[in-house]
Amino acid sequence: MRLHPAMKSSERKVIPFRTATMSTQIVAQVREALFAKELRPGDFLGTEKELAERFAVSRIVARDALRTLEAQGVVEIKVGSGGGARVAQGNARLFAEALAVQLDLAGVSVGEIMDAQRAIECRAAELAAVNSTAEDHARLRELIAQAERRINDVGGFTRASREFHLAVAEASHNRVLVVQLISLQHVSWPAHNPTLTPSVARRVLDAHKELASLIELRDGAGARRLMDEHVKMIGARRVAEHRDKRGENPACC
Amino acid sequence: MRLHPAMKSSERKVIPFRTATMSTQIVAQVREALFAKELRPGDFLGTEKELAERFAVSRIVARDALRTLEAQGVVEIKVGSGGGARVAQGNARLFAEALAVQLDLAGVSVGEIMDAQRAIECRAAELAAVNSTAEDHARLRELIAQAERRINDVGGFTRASREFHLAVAEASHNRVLVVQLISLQHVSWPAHNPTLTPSVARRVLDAHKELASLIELRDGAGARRLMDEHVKMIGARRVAEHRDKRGENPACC
DNA sequence: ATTGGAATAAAGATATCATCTTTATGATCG
DNA sequence: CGATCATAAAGATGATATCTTTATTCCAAT
Repeated sequence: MRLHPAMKSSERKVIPFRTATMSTQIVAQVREALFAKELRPGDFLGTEKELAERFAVSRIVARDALRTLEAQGVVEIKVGSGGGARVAQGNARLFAEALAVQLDLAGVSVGEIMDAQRAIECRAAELAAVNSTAEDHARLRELIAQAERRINDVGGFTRASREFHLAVAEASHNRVLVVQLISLQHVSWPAHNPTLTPSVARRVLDAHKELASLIELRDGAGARRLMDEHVKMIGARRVAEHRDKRGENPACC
Repeated sequence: MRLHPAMKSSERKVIPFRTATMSTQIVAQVREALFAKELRPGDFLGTEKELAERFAVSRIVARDALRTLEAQGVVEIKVGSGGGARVAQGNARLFAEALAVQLDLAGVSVGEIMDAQRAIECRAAELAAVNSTAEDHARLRELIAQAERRINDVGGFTRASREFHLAVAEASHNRVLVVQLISLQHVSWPAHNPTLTPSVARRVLDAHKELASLIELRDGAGARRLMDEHVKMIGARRVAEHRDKRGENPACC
């Protein structure tokens, strides 16, 4: 297997003094090679043993570095013949989980999350009206139909709605917005939806239908306005739910 | 013999990440405990040895789990007597780096990043006009003064400007917007700023001053509008710079 | 085309030494 | 007597070496 030039030991920069652990240094070198475009998705980094030899460290150190790089979504590791570490394709799910943890640790409120989500989804709707393709429109319509079929199935309807919102973001063809929305949904979107009555579901569905129409008509300002109202409404319900939950259980918070 | 559909590899549920290893199970358990509020920032998780015993695994496995949790910013690890792993406070920097890597791997364009940044900063400006305190106003003014003093020092002016934008987000008192802006700045904000002439710097400074005034006057709509124009202008310059850079070096991309 | 086995590589375990930090002890000095 | 600084001990990660187990891929034989 051909090794990427950036990983050749002859080109490695040796840091003479010990500023950090050895695994940290390896992680930093790989990340820098990434940003410098010396490494690209799919490139082969080596096996644990090879990396250990190349950096003149034990296998455990190489392993530590790989665990960190893996957690950061930089590399993917396969076992078995022909396995080893390769530079990963971008992976939004890992990142979404990282944000979810960070927001949880920081103890942000539901209101803060919904506010940010509003900003992102409004911009996504606006851009979707400009950038969406016929396939995007078909996907939106399909998800609306799916939600309509599941209008009496709370869980199914919720999932379809969530996917609709994500599909709008994807229709914007802005991957940053998509990634950010995924991570916020990961935190904000409830698994159960206690206040979702059929009449509320109908209102949500109507909003989605109108939104899809505005996007198809290339009405960016209109799509933005409608999405703003829609997310504001969702956020108000979400905040109210949270208040109720806290009211039920005064020991909490 | 015909294979049962569920056994066909193409239809088998493919989990892109290794969920089977013991270290990933430990990671999952810790994260769940976090979300369930069984663990809070500052809580002591244990030493490598203790964790190994508690989960009935070797120290290597516990170590793997800790490397992953550390990379995700979930825990902080200290060496020495009284050391070990503790649940971290939120660490936006780690997270910002994770996003930077993801966006780099996904190969998102400068335009996409600036578009998302615009959405976030506009909302931040709007909220800052509503939620900011006197201390926030003082901080904004201080950063403006700092930038003014460094108007002929490209690096210093750039840093002060970047901090001003961050301070606006902080004045919104929405931590989600702050975290998202930090991560985008990490990707989008150039270390060198080749096209920053004194006249451009002056224009930037004027915009910042006016923005601070609008925030102090609690004019949310005005702050939003101004920020929108301002970030659009910055984005246009950023995109142009990127185009130039690619033009200089046709081998790239 | 299927199957079976060899090769490969990560996953995991155990033992050991090195290094870093905190803490407690103790000696010295005012 | 009391305060301060030096030092040693303890506890924890950092790092190395060597081993067994398990999962995956590759390839050859049928």
